[in-house]
Amino acid sequence: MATTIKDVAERAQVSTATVSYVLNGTGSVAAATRRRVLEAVAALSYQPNHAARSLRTRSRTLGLVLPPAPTALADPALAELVAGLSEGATDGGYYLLLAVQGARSESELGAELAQTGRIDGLVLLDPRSEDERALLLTAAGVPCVAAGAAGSSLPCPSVSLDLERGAYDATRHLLQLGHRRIAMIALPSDLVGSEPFYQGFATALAESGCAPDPELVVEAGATQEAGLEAMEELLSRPEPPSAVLAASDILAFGAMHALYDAGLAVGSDLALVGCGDLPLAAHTHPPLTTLRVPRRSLGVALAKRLIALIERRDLDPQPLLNLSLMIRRSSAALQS
Amino acid sequence: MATTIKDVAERAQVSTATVSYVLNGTGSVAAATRRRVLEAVAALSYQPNHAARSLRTRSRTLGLVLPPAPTALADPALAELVAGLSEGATDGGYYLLLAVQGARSESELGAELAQTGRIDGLVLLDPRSEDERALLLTAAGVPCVAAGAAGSSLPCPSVSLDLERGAYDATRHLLQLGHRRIAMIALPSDLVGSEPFYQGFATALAESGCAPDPELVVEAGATQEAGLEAMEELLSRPEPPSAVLAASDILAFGAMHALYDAGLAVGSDLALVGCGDLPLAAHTHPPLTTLRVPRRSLGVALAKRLIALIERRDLDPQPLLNLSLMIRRSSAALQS
DNA sequence: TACTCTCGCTTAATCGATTAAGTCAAAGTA
DNA sequence: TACTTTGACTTAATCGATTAAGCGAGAGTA
Repeated sequence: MATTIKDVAERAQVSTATVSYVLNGTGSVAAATRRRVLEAVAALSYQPNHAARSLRTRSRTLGLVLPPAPTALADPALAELVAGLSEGATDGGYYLLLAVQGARSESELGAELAQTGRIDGLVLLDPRSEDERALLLTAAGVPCVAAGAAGSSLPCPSVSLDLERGAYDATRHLLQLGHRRIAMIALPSDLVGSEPFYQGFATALAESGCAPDPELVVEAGATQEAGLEAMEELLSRPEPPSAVLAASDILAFGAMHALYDAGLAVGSDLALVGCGDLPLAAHTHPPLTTLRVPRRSLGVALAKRLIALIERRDLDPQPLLNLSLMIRRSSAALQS
Repeated sequence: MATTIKDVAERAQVSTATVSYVLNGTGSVAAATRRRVLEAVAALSYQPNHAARSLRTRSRTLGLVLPPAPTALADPALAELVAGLSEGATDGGYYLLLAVQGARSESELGAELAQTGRIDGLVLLDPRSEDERALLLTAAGVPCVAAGAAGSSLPCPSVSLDLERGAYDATRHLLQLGHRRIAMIALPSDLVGSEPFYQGFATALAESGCAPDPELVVEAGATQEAGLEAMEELLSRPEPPSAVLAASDILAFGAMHALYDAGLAVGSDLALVGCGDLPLAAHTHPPLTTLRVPRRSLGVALAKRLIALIERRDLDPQPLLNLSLMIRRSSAALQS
């Protein structure tokens, strides 16, 4: 029923080997023969069987393990990254297999997928420093890549966001607006992005002569709720900040709620900057100034890097993607 | 490197055939032998190679083609459906391959995936009556299923939502609140759900003695913008409605904007009911009364049905899933 | 002329599973 | 006793590709 390489070979009057050579661009084939083969392929609209091919070579499939929560995929940030991954995979002749995590851990699931030859490599989300999954999988010989951050310690190759530079830019922006007491709401410190982000923040402050006040740096969780609590904590300080840099938009949204509850106007009473540029960020009241993350490009780059790793091609130097500051109304000049 | 069935066979002192019989529960194997084999499997933590297995049998993979827009996955409705699909697939021993549509059409991509043996079947989103994709794929021998609606004409098996009953319930709800001039904003009429939805609406009206006024039924697109325009059109009628049933939450959100623009209060001035119960529906102002769609269950059911189709198992009668009316503040009693 | 390359192709082994067909001993039947 | 049946295996073909090894013919070299 399905046409095989044999059918093509017969029609083109050659052996299956020759067909394979033509299709893969390997071996040496005379121009006339090549043409005959390609004609036969077209005439029969032949497509190589995936299983047979991957039995001998690779499965040409990248894996992504998603968190089990049904809402996980609904996260627009993740959706955009997945779109990018898919684009990058397709460009490289690969497909993307989504495995939603069930009972087993991500590393187990990933290792199984790799060992059964379903996937050739895995993309890791939300990497942590000394990431356990990356360690386990790399040890098991499973190629994997993660979205990293420049200057972070990740046990596997990565595509990095220049979070340090981003945080630096955002902080400079606040400084230029006249703010001096600038606080930061940080993500959990074991996420790879946390340290560089703080570094950028601290560097910008140091350059302008104000050392970061430890009182004004709060480590929060990753949820909106956590952002709210962190903001409340900052407001309860003897000398509260006039500006706040949040390490994620979600945290910033939470902070906005806290400010609203406290009767403070975001923008005029307190400047707020987030990170991520989620679609919602442009539609809050007031719209949130934030660092745009090139999520689609990140996905594409991750896919390409993983493919290079799988095919043992020379890896180009670790790419570094820039964030760009989207200035909106949540950050205004210091009212004195 | 990877352990194969041969390694297991050697360790258990049997042939590879016996190992295969044990693992697949086929053939007849003595209890003692079976135990030896299972011990060997466990000791070597053997996992059958996917490619080899699917070369002889099936690929145990379901396909889903996603629209190319990066935002598509971010749709919470889709995300929840995908979560359900994945759950259903996993339960049946299958995986889910997500293909993001690029240059080629969905049917082409799906047919290619099926012909190359990457997937065994395909799930179709947003089916239309006489769906072209379903026709093409079914003709090509590719099993597929779609989310259907009771009483609709789909050229492939489906799992149905009882939209007729849902629309009936929603309309009854509005009638009980005292409304008589009830309008409907419909989705494009070629979507399979459109006809049954209208039927339910019309039946409820007919039962209470008021025939549906053609002036008050507007076919819109699927976007929020379309909902807005449809609502404006309804408001411009000589005798505008006192209540509106929108065939989707998105349309209802658009309608809310139109009402806001017209200075009308949703709930008190005009009752509005949506369909879908998107996460946002509970957080609009006022919260939207809407029909909840069991999206996760729908996904699970779709996956199970597709697997049954693939494995040529007896298909249970076409399942029918119920919607439930979530009554919120957007639908209030008629002010006279 | 005789020898070695290279080119262009074919033959056949191989990947790791599934499964039809065959074997052989023990049990059942006439 | 002789013959069939059944149970518990093994042997080997098979799925559809890739690819190492081989082979003949013509070109190049000594």
